[in-house]
Amino acid sequence: MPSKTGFTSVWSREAPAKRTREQPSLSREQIVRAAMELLDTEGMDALSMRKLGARLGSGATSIYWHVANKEELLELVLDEVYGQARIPDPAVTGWRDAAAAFAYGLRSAILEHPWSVTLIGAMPSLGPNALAVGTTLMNAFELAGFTGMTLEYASASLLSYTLGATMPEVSWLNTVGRSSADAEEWMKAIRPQMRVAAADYPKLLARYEDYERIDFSRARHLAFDFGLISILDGLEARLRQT
Amino acid sequence: MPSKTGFTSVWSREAPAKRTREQPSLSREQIVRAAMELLDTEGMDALSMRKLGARLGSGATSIYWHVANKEELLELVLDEVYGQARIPDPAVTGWRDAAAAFAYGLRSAILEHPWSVTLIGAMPSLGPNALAVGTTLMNAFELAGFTGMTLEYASASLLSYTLGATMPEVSWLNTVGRSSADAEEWMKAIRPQMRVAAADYPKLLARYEDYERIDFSRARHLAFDFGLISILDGLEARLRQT
DNA sequence: GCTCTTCTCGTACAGCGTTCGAGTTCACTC
DNA sequence: GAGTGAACTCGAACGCTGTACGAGAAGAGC
Repeated sequence: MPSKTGFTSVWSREAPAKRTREQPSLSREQIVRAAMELLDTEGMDALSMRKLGARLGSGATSIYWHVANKEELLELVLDEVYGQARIPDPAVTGWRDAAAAFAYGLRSAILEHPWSVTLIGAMPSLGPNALAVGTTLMNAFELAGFTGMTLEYASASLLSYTLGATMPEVSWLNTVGRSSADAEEWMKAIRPQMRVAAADYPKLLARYEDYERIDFSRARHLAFDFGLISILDGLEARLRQT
Repeated sequence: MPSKTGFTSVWSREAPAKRTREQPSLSREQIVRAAMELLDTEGMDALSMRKLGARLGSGATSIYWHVANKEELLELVLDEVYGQARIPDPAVTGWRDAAAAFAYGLRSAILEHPWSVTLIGAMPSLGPNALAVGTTLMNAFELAGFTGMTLEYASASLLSYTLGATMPEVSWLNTVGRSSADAEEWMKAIRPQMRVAAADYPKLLARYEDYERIDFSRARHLAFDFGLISILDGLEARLRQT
């Protein structure tokens, strides 16, 4: 049953009527869990309603009783990812540590479920878990001393950086991982493309040679840290200004 | 012809053989341009090879001579979006203004082509335009005084923030825009969901009431600015440390 | 026993990306 | 100027997709 507005989302519909049967053979939680398992093991492309039905030992179209759409199902699984990002109590760790822990937590939740990045770009995150993450983050920033709209903006900034840093990273890992090649082979394949770009930026080629000697996962971690510290420093500076 | 590694991307294949015919009825640029028009006017879901073929006045499968895949086609159109993000010469404006202009430019390029956010999450950005954007940004940061790996990290941080701030914004606009409802109606629809979240964060409800009185596009702009200034401040602070 | 609600699911449909192979059109060689 | 081969176009067909629909089962309340 769609809401009055033209827009539809799981989160804008009232909760489904409570069921009378004790244990129907299918439930929304069960479906969401199975979908996540499928996504984690086989990736986004492998998630079809028929496959999901098969995994649940039921007909594909039975799912549609518990979930309106495939898109609704995807909204639900995405919110589960946000559910994995936990924040420590800022009252005990201080706001800065809490904020950093939040960033790491969200980042690793997304890295654990690489398919989630395609969803983040495709739909707004309005589920209870996403909202909870947002509000607890705002709690932390409130404790830091942010007020009014800047409280909003500050937490949005940290969230933005975390997403923006993690998403391209994951989509890179997704693409490399989908192929049989490892990162090293992959760099070799992209070399001709690099030469073209190097025309405008001569140092790029030398820089690129360095890349081939780098421990990638370590570099990715350092890069994330660098940006995180920078943005927290910047926010702290803004705090002192007021 | 795929490269030696298992991974495939337009950018990892050598350029297609030069054509002998003067003007074949189809060309890669033509296809990409038509695809972008279709995407801009009708959105991601409307882009099918058949529709694209029809728009080009040719058979759907003819496209496959010029492009290996639908995914390759999408890599090409995504890179065109990066092509719209221009950076002023940092030597005349100073690095900070150049960096800010870059952020605004990329942000508005993405906003002009809202379908691009689904692609950013789905594939790495390795096209010539994306690379050019990255290298010119690095040029600016080099001028600022960043060196070695921190040059890398600093520009990645700004890029991350810009993407992370813009993408959720666009996916929200996409969803609202797809429905007949405007933002206001939409807020009303989401209210029940808000009440649930408000249990953990009582102030949320009052805050939410404020939202309904806000000029959204102005708020989005202010939020982006706030984060941008914060991260630039943070980067500047790191610069002074070394 | 009847009816109403809740839930399952086989069938069917329109649309998708892509493969294949036959067909056309041109630049080129002998 | 006939012949060859590369460069392209494209209709038909395949296997897959999400989902509408309607028939049916199973239990609850009267």
